[in-house]
Amino acid sequence: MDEVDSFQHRVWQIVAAIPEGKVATYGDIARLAGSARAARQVGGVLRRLPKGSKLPWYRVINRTGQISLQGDDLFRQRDALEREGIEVSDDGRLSLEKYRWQP
DNA sequence: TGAATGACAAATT
DNA sequence: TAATTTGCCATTC
Repeated sequence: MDEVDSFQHRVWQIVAAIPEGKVATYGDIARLAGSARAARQVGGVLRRLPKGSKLPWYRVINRTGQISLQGDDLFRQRDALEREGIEVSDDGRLSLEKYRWQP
């Protein structure tokens, strides 16, 4: 099914590299993974992530600086971010300029 | 093997 | 300026 060089595997590595207290956009990760236009697939990878995964998936947001998830997951992500010292508004928005991770 | 899907993003209207 | 529509592309059915 997959080689170690699969897109999914690269996404895992990149997401795992996001420092605490910082966030990255789907587009950024796609670009770092080698496919600048595959932002959507980044979300796809995180969506099928096992529940017990240690990957900081909550540090990934969309380009508007807002959480793309909905429902309970939205609140879970918001809490996880605030726990790292990131200020998130009630609707799941934060300051990209302030918290964006730039390697 | 082919069609459908989607945790986005940029271009149009 | 805000709301819709169209492209993108790896993965899933």
